[in-house]
Order: sequence, then structure tokens, then C-alpha cells
Amino acid sequence: MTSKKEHIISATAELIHAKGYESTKLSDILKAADIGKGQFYHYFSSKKDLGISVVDQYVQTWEQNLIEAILQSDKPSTDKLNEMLDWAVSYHESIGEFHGCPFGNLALEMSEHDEIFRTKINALFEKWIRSLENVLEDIVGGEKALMQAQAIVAQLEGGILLMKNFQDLSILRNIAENIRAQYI
Amino acid sequence: MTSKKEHIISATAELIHAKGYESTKLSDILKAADIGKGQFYHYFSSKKDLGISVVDQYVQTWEQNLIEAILQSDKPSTDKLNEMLDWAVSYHESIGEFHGCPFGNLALEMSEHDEIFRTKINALFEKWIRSLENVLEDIVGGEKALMQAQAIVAQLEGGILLMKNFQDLSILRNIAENIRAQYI
Amino acid sequence: MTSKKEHIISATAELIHAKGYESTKLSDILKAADIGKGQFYHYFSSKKDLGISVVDQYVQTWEQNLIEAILQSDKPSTDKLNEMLDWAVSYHESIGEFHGCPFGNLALEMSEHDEIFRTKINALFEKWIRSLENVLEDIVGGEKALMQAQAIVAQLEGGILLMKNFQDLSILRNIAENIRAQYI
Amino acid sequence: MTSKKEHIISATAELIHAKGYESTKLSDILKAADIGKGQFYHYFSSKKDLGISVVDQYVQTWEQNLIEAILQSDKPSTDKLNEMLDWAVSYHESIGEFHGCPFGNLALEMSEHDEIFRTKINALFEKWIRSLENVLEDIVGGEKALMQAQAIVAQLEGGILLMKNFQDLSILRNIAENIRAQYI
DNA sequence: AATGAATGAGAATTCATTCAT
DNA sequence: TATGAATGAATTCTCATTCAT
Repeated sequence: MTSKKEHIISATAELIHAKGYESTKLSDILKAADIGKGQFYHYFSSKKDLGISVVDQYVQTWEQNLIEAILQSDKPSTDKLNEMLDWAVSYHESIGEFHGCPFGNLALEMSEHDEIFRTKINALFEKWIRSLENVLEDIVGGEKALMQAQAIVAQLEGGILLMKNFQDLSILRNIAENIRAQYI
Repeated sequence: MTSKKEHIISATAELIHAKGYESTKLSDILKAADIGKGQFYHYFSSKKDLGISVVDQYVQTWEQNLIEAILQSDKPSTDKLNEMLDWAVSYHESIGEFHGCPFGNLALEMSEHDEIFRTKINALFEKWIRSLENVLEDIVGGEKALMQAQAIVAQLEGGILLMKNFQDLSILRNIAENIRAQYI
Repeated sequence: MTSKKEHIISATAELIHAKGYESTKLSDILKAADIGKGQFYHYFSSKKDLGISVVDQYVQTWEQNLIEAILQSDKPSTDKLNEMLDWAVSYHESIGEFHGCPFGNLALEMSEHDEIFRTKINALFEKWIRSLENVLEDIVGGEKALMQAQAIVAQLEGGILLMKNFQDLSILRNIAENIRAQYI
Repeated sequence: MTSKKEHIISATAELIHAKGYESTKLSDILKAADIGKGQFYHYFSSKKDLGISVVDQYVQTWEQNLIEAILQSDKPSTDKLNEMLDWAVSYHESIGEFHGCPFGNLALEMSEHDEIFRTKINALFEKWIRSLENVLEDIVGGEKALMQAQAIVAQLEGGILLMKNFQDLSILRNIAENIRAQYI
């Protein structure tokens, strides 16, 4: 039964999103997943091992929900861009609290700590930017597409950072509107 | 002579920039500042007390170097925008390593941990955005100025985040170029 | 098996009796109970937590040995008084060293430090005095019983204090004789 | 000028009475006496040195106010006993807070810690009991005088202990009344 | 598979005392 | 005389990991 393992990963994913990797203590995880130490070390060899599984799970989810379902769908490019912006805003809206972007958070916290984390997070950002570049080629032409894909992702990540710090969703909404106004 | 206290603050500022607040252990600080435990607690009442001093020092530096010297100077608005972008890129260029934005890092790490840190960091972002809004009023008109000021700050912060994760300065350069292309 | 926890409590009880709460360092406890730091914090959340357990254990023992077994037995009142005095003297005699009264010591050390300790110690003194009051009602009549119960407890506590300071059991013996002479 | 030294001793005496010797930190003393570290170590070689001076000052005061002025005066014996009891009650009444007996506190805290403290405190209790014995010889006859002097001192010390723990002066008043009723 | 007791290195902090000026 | 900067051993507590059952 893998579902126990996945249960632990999901419980930890929330904790890490809310508090960060270092601040999420093993005891928090055991409590949240309602398991004992022995069970934890049966499924995972270390806290880091679990951390990596959490990132993998996040990566998989985003690849499906953002990259595949939105950016690589066969809708018109402007629709894709629109959907991506809606998805970003509604993701944070639905959580109800402003913990920031799971990837952005980990990117800043783990980048220089741990090469494995950095590489995995990197790969997702890379894919996101590349897929967005493809979308933008239709809208702004091929030459500027990469630069502007980077700019849009940066704008969203920075907007989520500001949203978290101000504890105010409206900043992210403004950012989304601003992007929309520029490209659509 | 206050310089000993300032010496400790500066040494710690670098450590926190590079590793984050939590990961910067007291022992790291003592080593970096070349002082003993007792001396540390002679100057600061706790690690947090020092952390706040570090943020205060960063705030002061940025208010002088960014807000006052650039955004509130009496040069033309487009020059101010240009200078700000140059300053941002050259700041990270000069450090030689990609630790990210001192404020952005702390914003993400401390936002939900500690209200005092969040408030101080908030105040700086607020000032930055307001000052930039004033600059943009000349360029894009008053109506959109605030939204676009937010967008620019977000873009820079997000760009620095990507830069840190990719360990590649060119992303930040691209972002700066992109902003320049849009407004100048 | 709770006996490990009780083992730690008992070992600590002796230390606290001999040296006081503050002077009993964690390292003393670990050595006396022959356990490691981690094990200690597995059973107790803090030194204070253990301290409270120690007081609770003392309270329980005294309630059984002094209050229930002696003062609330169904023997004649003068026998009860006699037994209490015997018990007090032989308690200190059997230990062989003059560390004072576990409750009196803590009462003086912790009274103004910590409200929880004070309250618990208070409760025991209160019960002791009330039970003794009941015994005395038969001997001196109801009117003076409370005052004289207080006087007897005070005399014993003060006698133990002097005994400790003079490192001489005979003072406590004298006090017991003096009480006996007055009431029996 | 010795008055500075005496000023430090008096300020510390209050602190030790209220908090005990160990809990009175050097920093508390410096603050209370409004002096710097250098000045402290000019007048005293260590904290213990000061502690001994404090005990010496207490001993001197009690020898004057209790032993000489009351117990060795040329008034009738029953007056002396009465005055001693009044003095004891009014001493704690005048302070307004219930910190216990300065000697009783130190007796319990320091007895087994430090032989010098114990000896000095011992000497005072010894003198007190001897002087009271002389007074009692007139009242109860020579045979029982020593035992009853011990009993009275014990009763007062125990009463003050209970008073401190219950934070209630009336217990000490009861004890005084009880002693008066027995001898006067 | 599972429990939770046990480990121990390392964390922040306290504090009497010494030393340079 | 006096200041307060500097020292460092000792203190309580944290926490990921291992081990016996």
C-alpha cells in the first residue's frame, strides 16, 4: 500500500509550504501524519529524503495542472495565458492563507543549502519558462518570447512574494491584471 | 567606539544574506566577527535582537542608496528608472555570488515566523513601491502608476529569485532590459 | 513501564532535598539517574516539569504517611500526636544527614519564584494543619485547635531549620519533647 | 569614605532578603546600587565576599536591635519576651511584603553550600537562643529554659516560613499570641 | 511494519570574573 | 578609583537519527 507514504508526503507538503523546510520539525510531521517514528523511518531514510519526495510531488502536480493542462493544451495562446493567470490567483485564493509559492519559497530557502533541491526546483522553473515561451511565440513573436516568459514568471513569483509579505491578495491580482493588459 | 557593534552587524548581514536567518548559527556569527560569546551578549540581548539590527541596517542602506539617492533625486524620471535598474543589476554583479535579494529572502523566511521582521521588511517594500509610483506618474500617468510600480518591484524580486535559483545573472539582466524596453 | 520515569523522579527528589531546586543542575540529575539528555526530555518537558513531579511525589508520600496513616487513623488523638512527632524525628534520623524538611526547603526557596510550586506546597501545609487541628480538638478543645495546630507545625518546621543549620538532631528532639510535654 | 561600601551592602541585603543569594545576580546588585563592575570589584573581591558582608551587617543589626536592645535590657523578663514578639511581628509588618526571615532564608539556602555562611548564621541563632534562655530562666526556671528558648525561636522561624508561603501575616500573629499565652 | 525509548552533538543563553584603559 | 569590554565555562533545551523489542 503506497497510500500511507503518499499520506505522509501530502501532510508534510502542507507543513513545508506554510513553515518552510527547516522549520518543519520531524515531530510536526509525525503529528500531522499521525504516525510514529518507526513508521516514518520505514518509509523514508531521512528528513531530507522526505523533503525530496515532497518536491517531487509538487513538481508532478504542477507539471500536470500548469504545464500540461494549461500551457500545452490545444487552446489558443491567449486563452492559455489567461488560464495560467487565473490558475495562479485562484490557487492562493483557495488556500485562504498567504504562504507564498511552494516553489519560490523552497527556491529561496534551499537554493544554496542543497544542490539536489535546487536542481529539482530549477527543472520545474525551466519547464515553466520554456512552455510559456512557446505560448508567447504566438503572441509576441519568437525573438522576444524567452525574455518575456522569464519576465512573466518573475513577475508572478515576485508578486506572490509581495502578497505573502503584505498578507494581501490584491497585489497578486494587480500583477495578473498588469500582465493581461500587456499581452492580451 | 560603536564600530565593534557595527562590525558584528555587518559580518552577520553577510551571513544572513548568504544562508538565511535561521541557518545562521550563533557560532557562525562569533567566528565571522571573531568575537566570544560573552562579547556578543554584551552588545546584543539575543540573536533576534541582532537580526533586527541587521534588518535595520539594510533598511537604512537601501533608503539611502535606492530611495533617496536614486528615486528621490532631482533627475528626470526616466533617468531614475534607469539608474534603479542599473543599481539592482550591479549590486548582484559586484557581490559575485547569487544569494538573492536580502529583503526578498528575509521576506519569505521570516514573514510568517515573526511579526517584527515582517513589519520592518514591509515598510521598506512599501516605501520602495511608493517612491517608484511617484517616478512612474511622470512616465505612464497617475492612474496606472501604483499598479505598475508593484509590477516592476515584483518583476525585480522574482527575477532575483530566478537568478539565485539558476545561479545565473543573465536572467536579472533580461528582466532589467524588459522593464527598460517597456517604459523608456 | 513507568518505573524509569519514577526512577528519575526519585533520584531527583534526593538531590533537590539535599541541594535545593536551583542548585540541582540538569547534569547532576543525568548523572544521578544515569540517563542521557535526550532521555530526560523524552520523559519531562523541562527541568521545572520534573521539579513539579518531584513535589507531587513528596506530597503524595506525605499525605499517605503523615496525613492518612497517622493523623487520620482511628487511634486516640494523643497517640496520633505522639506518632506524628516520632515520625518527624525518625524521618530525619533515618536519612542520617540533615538536609532539612523537603517542604520547608522548597517553601523558602520557591515561594516567591514560582507560583505553581508555592501553591502545591501550600496545599500540603494547609492539609497538615487542618488534619492536626482535628486531632487537637479532642485535646485542647475546638477554639484553640487551629492556632495550636499552626504553632505545632511552625515549631517542627522551625526546629528542623535549626537542626539543619546546627547540623544537630538533638534540637529537633528537644522540640518534639517540648510539644509532647505541652499536650500529652 | 566607607559609606559607598555600606550603600552596596544595604542595597544587596534587600535583594538577598527578597530573592535569595543565588538568585541575586551581580547585575541586579549593580543596578540596585547604581554602580559599575569596576567599582564593585574595587570594594569586594567576589560576590561571596559581598554576601558575607551582608550577613555580617544583618548579624550586627540583630545583635543591636534584638539581643542587646531587647533581650539584654534591664526591663522585667516578661516585658523582654513581649517586646521580642512585638519586634518580630512589626518587622515583617513594616516591610509590607513577606520575604521571610533573612536568617532563616539564608540558613536553608546556604547551610550545606558554604561553611562560612553557615557558621555566621549559626552564631547568631546561638546568641539568640542563649539570650532568650537567660530571659526564660526568670519565667520558667533554669531547667527547662534552654529547651523552651529553642522552642520559641523554632516557633517564630517556622511561623515566618508559613507566613511567607501563605503570604499571610496573620499566621505569624497567631504564633506570637500562642507564645504569649504560654509564658505571660 | 511499527513503537517509542535512547542517543548525543549542537543550539542559544547566563553570569561571575578579569583586563585594558 | 572607575568604566565597561572581554572571557569562557556552564546551563537548559532541541532534534534528527538509531536501536531494542
